[in-house]
Parts: sequence; C-alpha cells; structure tokens
Amino acid sequence: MARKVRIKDVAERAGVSVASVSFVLNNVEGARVAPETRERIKAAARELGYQPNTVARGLRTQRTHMIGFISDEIATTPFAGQMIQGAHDAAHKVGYLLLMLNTGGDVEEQHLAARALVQRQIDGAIVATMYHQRIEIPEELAGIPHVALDAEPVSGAVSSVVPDEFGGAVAVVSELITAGHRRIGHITDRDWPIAKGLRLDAYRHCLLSNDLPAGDSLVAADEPSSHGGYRAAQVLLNAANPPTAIFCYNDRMAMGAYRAAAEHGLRIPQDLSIAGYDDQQLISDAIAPGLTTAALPHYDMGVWAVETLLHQITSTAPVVPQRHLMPCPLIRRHSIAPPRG
Amino acid sequence: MARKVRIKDVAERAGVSVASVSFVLNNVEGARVAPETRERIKAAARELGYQPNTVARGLRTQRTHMIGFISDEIATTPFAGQMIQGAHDAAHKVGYLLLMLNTGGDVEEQHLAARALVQRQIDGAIVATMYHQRIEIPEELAGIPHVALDAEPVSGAVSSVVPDEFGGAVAVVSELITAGHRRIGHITDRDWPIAKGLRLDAYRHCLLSNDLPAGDSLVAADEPSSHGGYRAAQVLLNAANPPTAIFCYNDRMAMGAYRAAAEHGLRIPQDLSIAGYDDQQLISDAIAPGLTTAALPHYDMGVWAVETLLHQITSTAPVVPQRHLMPCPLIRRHSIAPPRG
DNA sequence: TTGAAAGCGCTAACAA
DNA sequence: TTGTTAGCGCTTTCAA
Repeated sequence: MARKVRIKDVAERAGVSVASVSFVLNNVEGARVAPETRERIKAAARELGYQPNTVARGLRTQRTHMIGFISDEIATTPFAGQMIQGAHDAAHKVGYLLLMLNTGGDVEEQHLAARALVQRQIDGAIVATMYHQRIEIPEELAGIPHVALDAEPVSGAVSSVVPDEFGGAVAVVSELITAGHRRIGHITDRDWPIAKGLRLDAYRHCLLSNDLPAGDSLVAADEPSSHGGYRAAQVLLNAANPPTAIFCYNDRMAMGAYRAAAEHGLRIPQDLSIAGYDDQQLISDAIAPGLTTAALPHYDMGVWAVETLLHQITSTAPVVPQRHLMPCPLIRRHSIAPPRG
Repeated sequence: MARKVRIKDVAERAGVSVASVSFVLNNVEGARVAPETRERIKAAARELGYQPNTVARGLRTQRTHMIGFISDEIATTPFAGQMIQGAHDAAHKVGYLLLMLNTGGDVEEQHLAARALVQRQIDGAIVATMYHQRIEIPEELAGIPHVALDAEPVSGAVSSVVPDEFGGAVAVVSELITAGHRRIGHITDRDWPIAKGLRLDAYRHCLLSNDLPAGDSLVAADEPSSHGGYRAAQVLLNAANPPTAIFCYNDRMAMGAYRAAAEHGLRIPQDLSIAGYDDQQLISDAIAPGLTTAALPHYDMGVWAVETLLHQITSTAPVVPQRHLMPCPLIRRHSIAPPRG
C-alpha cells in the first residue's frame, strides 16, 4: 500500500510551504494566498488523495471532533439503537463521531469510562440511560461539556432530555375517553421506575378531570412483561364490574392483556379496547389488531442531546442548562373502539 | 477547574525528566530507573492525578487504541445492541474503544465512514451488518486490519464471522423429529436473504435424511413478519393433510403462526408444535407458551470479531483470514410436544 | 503573498 | 541510571 500522504507531501508537490497548504485546505479566514497558488495546492491535494490526520490536528487544536457516549446498557433494550442512531446522525452531520462506552450500570465503570474519554480529549459527552431515570454525572466530566439523555441528573447544572411520559399518557387515556369509555382500567408496573409514576398519575388525572371512576379495583400491578400484563389483566377482567378499556403501562403488558382478553372470549377492540405505551414495534405492530400506543421518542432525544451538546461545545456563551421534555406522539392503530351498547 | 496536568508537571514535581516519567508510567521493558526514583514518580503522578493524553500518545506511537465500527443500520434491529455490546466488551477489556459509524446501508456513506475512520487513525475496523449478508469492504480500509461481522465479504482475504444458520436449523428440526413428528411444515421468507436459504436447506436436509415427506405442500412463503407468519401458517393449516409441527423461519413468523393455530382451535404444543429461529426474546419469551427456537449468537460474534481484529493488530505474523461459523444454540421452551395419537 | 518555526503532549533513541 | 532531544502531523504566529 502507498504510504500515507502528509501535508508535507502536498506542500512539496505544489511547491509551497505546509503553512500555505494548511491555510487553503482549511479555508482560513483572511489568509491571503494567490488564487493561482490556491488552485495548485488544491490540485496537489486532490492528486495525492490527501486526507488530513485528525489526531495530529486534534493535538494541535485541542478539538478532536469526537463525542463520548456513555450508556448504562445497550444490549438488553431495543430502544438503544434508536437513541444511538439519533445521536449518531446529529453528530455525523457536522463531522463529529461517537466514541461509545458502556458501563453495564456499574458506578465504578462509569468513572473509568469518563476518565477514558477525557484522556481521549473528547469535545463533549452524552450520559445516556436506557430507561428514564435519575443519574449521577461522573465528576471526571466536570471539565467538559456534557448532557444527560433519557435521564435526569440528580444534581448539577446540566442539560437533559427525557420523554414527556405524563403528556403521552394523557393522550392515550384521552383517546380512550374520546372513544366513549367510562370504565377504564390501568395495568401498571409493580416496581417504581419514573415512567410508571408519571403514566399512572396521568391516568388518574384524566379520569378525575372527566368525572370518571378511578377506584383501586381498576388498577392492577404486576411485572412489566407480557406475563405480568396477562396476570394483571386477568385481575381486572375477573372483577365484578370489569373495565371496557385498559390502558397498559407498556406494550409488553398490553401483549399479555390481549391474551387474557382472548381467554375471556373478548374481541379487541369490539369487546375490549386496549392501549399501550412505548411503541415497541416488534410488538405493537405485530400483534393483531395493531396496538394504539404512545411512542417513546428515542431518536429525537438522541438528536436533541447531541445538538444541545454541540451548541455548548461551539458557543462561548455561558451555558444555561435546559431540561427538555420530548413529546411522546400517539400512534393510532386498531385496538380502540367505542364500548359496546 | 484545575488545568490539565501534563507529563511535564509530573516530571517537575518528581524532580526528574519527562523521559523517566514516561518510562516508569508505561512500565517500559528494560528501562533502568532506580526503585527510589520510580516511587517518587508514581507518587507525583498519583498526587497530581495525572492521566496521559491519549491523543498525543497516539500521534507519537501511531496507535490510537480505537477500533472503528461501521454498521449498516442500528436503529431498526434489536440485534444491534448485542453485537455492539460484544464488540465493546472485548475491546474494552484490553483498553480499546469503539468509534461508531452508521451508514444506513448506503455505499457512498460507507466510503465516507471508512475515510473518516482512517483519518482518525483507528487501529482497525469492524464492518458489521445487522443481517447475515454479503458485503463489499470499502477500499479505504485496505491499509488497516479489518474484519467482517455477521457478513461475508464478496472478495478479499478478510476474516469474517457469521451465524451457523444451517447447523441451528438442523438442531431445531431435529428437535421436532425427536419429539416424534413426521409431517413437519416450514414457513419461510419469500425474499432471498442468506439465512432463508440456509434454514430452508437444513429443513429439507433433515426431512430427507429421515425419510420424511417434504413436498411443496409443506412449505409456505410470505413476508418475514408476524402477519406473514399468520398467513403462511393458515395456508399450511388449511391444507388437506396439515403438518403436526411447523418450523418457522423466524420468531416473528412464529408469533403469527401462534395466532393462526388459535383460530384453528389448535393448542400449542398439544395439538401443534411450533419452533422458531432468532430467539428475539421480546417475542420468544413473551408469547405463551414460550417458543423453542435457535438463538442468533450476536454477542459472541461481536466478541469474536474484535478479538480476531485485535490479534491482527498486535501480531506481526501475516494474517491468514478465517471464516468463522458461530453456533446457534437451541433454546428449549414449551412450544414442542409429541404429536397427538 | 508566502515561508519558517514553535509547539500541542507524548515516546524513544541517544548521550551523558 | 537519568536527561536531552527529535520527531509524530498539524495549525498558527511571526517574520520576510
């Protein structure tokens, strides 16, 4: 293979100094180079296939055009891809690359990760979580711009973006109410992730403000899986006065609710309306009928996070930290209909 | 924030030269430094919280300890995470980091990606695909070590790892045969991905070598989704002499087959056995009964790819390209039982 | 309008 | 046993 061509080679070929080459190739403001020389340099670079060495440039300019992406886990969730893709696209668009580091949720690993990234002179960092939660930003990041993604920093003046779980849930439940339902059940997570609380609050809020019953017999908690959803839905459906619609904490639980409904001889949506949350398409789009649900805006959050970060990196103005709520759009499919008779 | 501490600061504090600092901090072989001095240097580094600047080191040593990870798409598949995680873990273990670049499957983007990575002086690259397929390695990578992940390079002497689809399918179909099934149907993808051909071949191979019927009436093709699986299973189940077991091209199709079975009043596994492929746990573990299937070894392939790459990077021996078939382990759940009567 | 040269932070060959 | 110094490839100040 031909040896890498360096700026010096271009300079020699064009018969100029490396300085001139650097000037014209970087379009330096106010660098006065004769148009004729300029052309000669460009031609030489083109002919040689010159590609500037980013490492050397980074050492000199203290800008590596790399963004560190620290995440807690990436393998176990189908959401990760969307978030990374969003971050990637936003970064890529302006010539930045993502340097990925996974911590497995381990705090010690997180410090190690931050240190490794700082050593590599990243221009900024994203600290991401795969499920909306509160996090501690590793102190190693203190010196460089950073923003939290799908996570709320417990302290510090750092920008963050999380899904608007409350708003999304309001949209879903409203959809049910608009369809005419009066008895709306909710099956929820029995643990206490942030999302659970917000979605439950929204559910209650909607019922209350519409003078609808919201007794405890209408909500059942279990694990947030299809099996948990199945069990919780059974509880609701076996009750004396079962709901005509069920808002499920997530799509996986909704999947289980479908099964429970089938066992009760209930058709969806004619006999029972069901709504989910998350829009995990492997489920929401695959079960029949298609599930009406609210989408978690992972891609958009990824984009927002790096755009905000990039702004911090390039702007000289003091950063005023923002906490952004990203809307969760309602995805209408076919699991909701008016209640019977 | 305190200014970054450089090697010079450590040297000054320890009262030695930067060379000595470099020697002891890097544990250079055969560098003779008095034990006492050695301690002094280490202490100084510790007290100052010195972290060597990897960019500078990379410029000097021509080793960045970064691996480029070029993938076609990452957002749309739940497998991506596993593969990235495997690659990440293997890299992280020896101090390497992943520099991610996504091409969206676009050839032009792929060249851009390769160029961007080469400019960044990566030590090696992984070219990954989210579904087993044939690919062209961008020529920009010619100068540096690289290996293909879940993909087979159409040309060139490059190592690659792909799932052993044939072996996995043989295991699945054998499981069905061992359970006592004689009429085994197959629903398959109507497009022609590599996986489809291999799994279909394995299915035929197993039937033939067991003297089992393998007529066309036993295989139906449709799109590789739950909806396609539903339709294809209907075709098989509506036939004159329906199979007692169905091997599905993937878990999504199996999900649809479950629905078709239910509509036919067939219980799984008592009345109909079903097996899948991929082990997408969001499905295989979520449907009831749990689906017996073959797992796609994404994590392991990710590990293999970077370990092989690392070997190429560090070894001086000429690389002899390998094509590795990673086993697809059979995951037994509850969708298979002996046929009735 | 151009070129020389310093220096980003580090490693490693060479001298002392 | 330790220190001096020449680069790695680039940007950018300063001089010509």
